[in-house]
Amino acid sequence: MASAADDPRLQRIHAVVDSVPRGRVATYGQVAVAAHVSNPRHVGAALRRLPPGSSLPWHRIVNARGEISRRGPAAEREQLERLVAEGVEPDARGRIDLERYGWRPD
DNA sequence: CGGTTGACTGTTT
DNA sequence: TAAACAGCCAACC
Repeated sequence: MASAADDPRLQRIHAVVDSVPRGRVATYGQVAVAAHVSNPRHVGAALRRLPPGSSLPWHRIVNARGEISRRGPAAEREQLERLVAEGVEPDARGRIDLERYGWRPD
């Protein structure tokens, strides 16, 4: 049987997201390139379909401007809290300095 | 099968 | 610096 969890594309995205280290953030674009996905929007779509309670560090994925993408106050707040909890310090507007916290693949 | 949607991004105002 | 626009394409209905 073929389930969504077996989709190779989804597996690659999951693997890349899982490789982002604690205390750092990666952009949807970075993940898209690393996972060989054509459209960065698909990375967001993949995370959106994650089951609740997933062990993936989905909160470490932000947009190209270092902001948490719009998807509702509650979810945005949770993501920011998770990041702060692991040492990421957003500026007054809630933006994250990618020069400082951006993930640099080795 | 076709139109709509969207956790995006680079370019242009 | 910020807002508007255009291109993108799989998932969904």
